[in-house]
Amino acid sequence: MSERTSNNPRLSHPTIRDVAALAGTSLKTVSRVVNGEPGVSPELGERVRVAIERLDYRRNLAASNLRRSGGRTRSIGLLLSNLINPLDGAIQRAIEEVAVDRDVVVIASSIDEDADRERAMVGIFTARRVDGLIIKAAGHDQSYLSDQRRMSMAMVFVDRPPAFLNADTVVVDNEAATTSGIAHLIANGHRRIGYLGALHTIVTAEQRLAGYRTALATARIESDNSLIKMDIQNSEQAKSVARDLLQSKNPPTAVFAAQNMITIGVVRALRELDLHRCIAVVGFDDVPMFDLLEPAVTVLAQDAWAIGRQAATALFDRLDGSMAPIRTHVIPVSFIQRGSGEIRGPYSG
Amino acid sequence: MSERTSNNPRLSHPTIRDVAALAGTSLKTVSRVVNGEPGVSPELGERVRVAIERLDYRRNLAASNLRRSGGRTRSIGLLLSNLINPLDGAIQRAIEEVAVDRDVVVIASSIDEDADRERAMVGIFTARRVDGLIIKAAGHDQSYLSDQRRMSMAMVFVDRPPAFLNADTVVVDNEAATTSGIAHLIANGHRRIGYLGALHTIVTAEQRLAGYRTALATARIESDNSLIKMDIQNSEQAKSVARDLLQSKNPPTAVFAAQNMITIGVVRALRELDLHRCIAVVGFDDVPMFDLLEPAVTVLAQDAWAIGRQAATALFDRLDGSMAPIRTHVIPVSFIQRGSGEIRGPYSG
DNA sequence: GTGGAAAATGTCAACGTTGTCAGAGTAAAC
DNA sequence: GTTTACTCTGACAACGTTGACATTTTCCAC
Repeated sequence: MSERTSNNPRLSHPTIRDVAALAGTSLKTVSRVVNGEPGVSPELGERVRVAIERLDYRRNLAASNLRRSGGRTRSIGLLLSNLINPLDGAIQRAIEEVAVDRDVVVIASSIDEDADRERAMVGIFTARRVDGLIIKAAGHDQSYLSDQRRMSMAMVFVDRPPAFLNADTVVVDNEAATTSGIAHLIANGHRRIGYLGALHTIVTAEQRLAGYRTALATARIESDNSLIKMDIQNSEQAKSVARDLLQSKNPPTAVFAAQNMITIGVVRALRELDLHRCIAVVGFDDVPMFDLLEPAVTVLAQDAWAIGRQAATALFDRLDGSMAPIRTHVIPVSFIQRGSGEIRGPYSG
Repeated sequence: MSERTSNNPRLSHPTIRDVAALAGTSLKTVSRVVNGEPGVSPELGERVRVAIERLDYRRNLAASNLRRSGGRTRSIGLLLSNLINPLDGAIQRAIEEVAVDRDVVVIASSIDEDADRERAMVGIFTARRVDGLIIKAAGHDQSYLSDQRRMSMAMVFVDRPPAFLNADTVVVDNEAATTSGIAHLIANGHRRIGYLGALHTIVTAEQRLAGYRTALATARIESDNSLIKMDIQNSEQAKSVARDLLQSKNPPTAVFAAQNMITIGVVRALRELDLHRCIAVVGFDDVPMFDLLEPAVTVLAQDAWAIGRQAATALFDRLDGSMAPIRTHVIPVSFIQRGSGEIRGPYSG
């Protein structure tokens, strides 16, 4: 019975062989028709097309790619942190958009900030012979990828540059952007500025912290480590850390939230303490409704769409054989002042 | 040269053949080691493992699946509307989570509400022989899928039931949920309740509208078609439609927004008209920050995580051979009262 | 009608893997 | 020493497709 089912083109997928039999011709001719190759007479071509239609034949891409020269699978792997974050969602969507135009599918997986999962997924994608990889890396060492690259797998890093590996990267200037955000708070009369950051092992978290320090140094404000809270993983944690900070003996008059989920937590804490109109807030990353809050949240907005498009474009350029030097694309960050960042501090003129 | 590169295991992926040569054994033995099959002596097994390590060999899953009985690819296709919508993002994330545990990859694509793209992507996924499909259908006729199903492709529909095809489905009770939301507004003294809905061709949009009508009928309120605005595609459009409605001669005292993007648009319009404390709002679908608005937005919240998990679980059950009758899973909707829906209307006691 | 080129069609091997089955080696039982 | 019953190992075909090349057919010029 197993024999029967698997040979019955009505129950399993019909093959080129079934089509050939029905059209009364050979495998190769069907293959030619399927691939639009020339050299098939109109009438035979038509007969084959009818057979394809009748059997609802679809060529098996896996088999096709196996044989085809180059061995491309027309698929790319995408590793982001977490699709629930709208930033990642938008990046994926942008990438899909570029990929679909090229008839390439996207195999995606969220890896949170888990380096082991990053490696595991890269292994899985490699086994599937994806043509390329777009990675928001979680680990601190991507040298393990040099093998895959040698084996002609293209790769582009987003959000964070790879470590111990030289590869195309799409990032924003986290340090400069943060510096400008902090400088803005300082200009509005703040000296004690709290900093709530993500996992310190993430490069961007460090870069943003560096930007914070740079801005303080430039303004000759001594940095107070009690105002700096790192390793925040989600908005709940951000909220409780913010609460503690705001209720401490010597609280800040402004807070910089280094990531969108952290910003949400900070806003929640401020609300609960009824400080949202007193304490200034600038956040990194925009979220669709920050403009509706009271006060609306001032942010440094990354252009997720542009990041995704750029990453996909860079990857496909490599797949098209570009030998241009490895490059880091920097996508501009826009500073959107909406109110929360413009709350005046004690040192304002 | 092309010859050279493609044969050089250092430049293209090494094959089982390269491993066998290096370990001084046969293809089949390597295959056995790779698949953990018994019947290989410890020492030879070790030799093979060393060779695998040295060459960084990864078996080619496409080739493996081609030969393996059953022909499963351990991949599923996922078609959602738009990943930028956090609801879809969460559904995908939940599905990925179930899939990764089973060593199955997810090939995803957003199709917006485009029926042609739905079909095109199904075709593409079919060519790749995905084992199953999870679809938030855009079109109004899924009968074209009966062929794939006959060919043993599992499928589960989310958010909306398929038309002209009987298949497992995961939905919420849109009509009942909406009825309860509208009833809540009526209980708070509203009679003129505006309804802003999505594309009327989407089944859920119709169901929610039906729920609205049911609630009005139950309360013996005559429905006024000038209060019903359908076919809203995004939050900008929702905003302008809401503006027009609220500024019309005989405006509503409460608004029901039938989808999260619409709710955002409605809230924006209310803000601009400074009516947000006067006009009640209930929205369908939650968004992470609705609780922070003033007033916080009362919503009917779908549990995207549960929807995704249920869909994936149902799909894998089928792939595991379940012959249980086709079933529609209904995921509960929670009604979250936060303030905007509790604004009193003119007929409140 | 023949030669010869061009067009149409087909045969076969190969892509990288695994299922089938047969062969070689080894140890225990007679 | 032979048989029996293993355990290991490998040769070969097959999965569905396409590239290389061979063969057949067609058509036109002579």
